[in-house]
Amino acid sequence: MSSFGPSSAASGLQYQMTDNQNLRIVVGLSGGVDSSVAAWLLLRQGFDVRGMFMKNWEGDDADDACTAEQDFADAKQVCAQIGIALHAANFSSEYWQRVFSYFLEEYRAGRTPNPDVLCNKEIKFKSFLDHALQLGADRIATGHYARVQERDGIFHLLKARDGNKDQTYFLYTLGQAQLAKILFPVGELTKPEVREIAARQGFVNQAKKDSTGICFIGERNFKKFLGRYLPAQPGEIRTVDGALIGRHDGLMYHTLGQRQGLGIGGRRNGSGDPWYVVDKDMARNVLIVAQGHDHPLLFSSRLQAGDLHWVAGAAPQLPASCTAKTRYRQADQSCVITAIKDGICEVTFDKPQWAVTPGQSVVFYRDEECLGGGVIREKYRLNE
RNA sequence: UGGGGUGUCGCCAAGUGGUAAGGCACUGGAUUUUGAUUCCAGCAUUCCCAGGUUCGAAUCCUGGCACCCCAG
Repeated sequence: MSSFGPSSAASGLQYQMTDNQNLRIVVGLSGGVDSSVAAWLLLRQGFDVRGMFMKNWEGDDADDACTAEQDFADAKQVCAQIGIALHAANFSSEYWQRVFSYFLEEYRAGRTPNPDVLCNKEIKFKSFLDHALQLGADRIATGHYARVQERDGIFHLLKARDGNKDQTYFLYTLGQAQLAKILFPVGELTKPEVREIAARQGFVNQAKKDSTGICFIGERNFKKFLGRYLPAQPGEIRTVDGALIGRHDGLMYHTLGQRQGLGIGGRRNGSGDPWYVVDKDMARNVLIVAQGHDHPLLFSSRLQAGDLHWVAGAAPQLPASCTAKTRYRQADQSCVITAIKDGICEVTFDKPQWAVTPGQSVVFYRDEECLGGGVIREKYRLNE
């Protein structure tokens, strides 16, 4: 980590600095440590750095407005400290139109969307990118844990150095045009290193907890939050065998593989294992559950995905052996992309996957490289 | 109102004289830029009620009450 300390200013850096000072980088600052350190790193490399704070959600409760203000204050303080200008932008209407409305429609349709994948595609790396370029930026940067590498004229999206924080899962929709304009300064560092830099620099947010929850919206009581935007339709909870076992407040409040919130207690002659959602019968508004984390109906070895995106710009040659994640932070799973037709691909896994969920993204990798991905539309039961 | 059975945390359920297991659910926390999963912690001074026996009872006795099953 000494390589990031002030003492490491070697001759090579001097050269680089004169080279970089003509490049204007606009850094998306969230008020958190990652983006703050990203800005600092770029500054140290001699770039012409500007900060940009985005507000993309018009708070719908008091706590919310409060954390947004705190984040803005933190971003301002860091900027003042390292000596860069901070601009602000508001993409709330774009966020609502291109991310949130989709989010609601998916839930209404019984699927489980990943708003942050879309947020990156539509807001951070479209609205924000375009806006920054208009302001004269040559590149934008964010605090994402990911790496971009140019080889033979092609930009490759690589996993972060810190495998524990890698966020390429959320970035698979980026293409060549975007990657050519993006810098991920913290992608080469581990989270502890980032915190150490922040601490050494005395940033206010050095110990700030990592943010979670939907991007720009934050951590919420999910049921309450969703219920505010979509009408709930109470119905029955039935076992795979059809036995009525409880009631739900709305199918949209549950996702495949979910355990919490079912309210199913012990049953006479039951195994005592917890119950999990294995299916949603949208037509009858019935939630189907099965007992035991490893119930066979929770596994799939095949799925179908649409809305495909390939980072390189073109699909790989089929059949493509690679690995994939069916959800964020899952270990890479060996699979084969067997077919692509009409923008829909078929994926077969070597080993059955747990709770593959329509609406979530399947993201493909080859070693450290993120190839692209798509949105799961169909999952098949074992032997199906 | 004949016979049999059962009443222990919201649910399932151990415990048959020695001072209330466990699981599920639920709540809180950790993990986490979606939703989940996972992990950790908490969760009956009390065993349907009232008496009694005993140094000591959820466990024994008596009397109630409730529910279930069979027979009516």
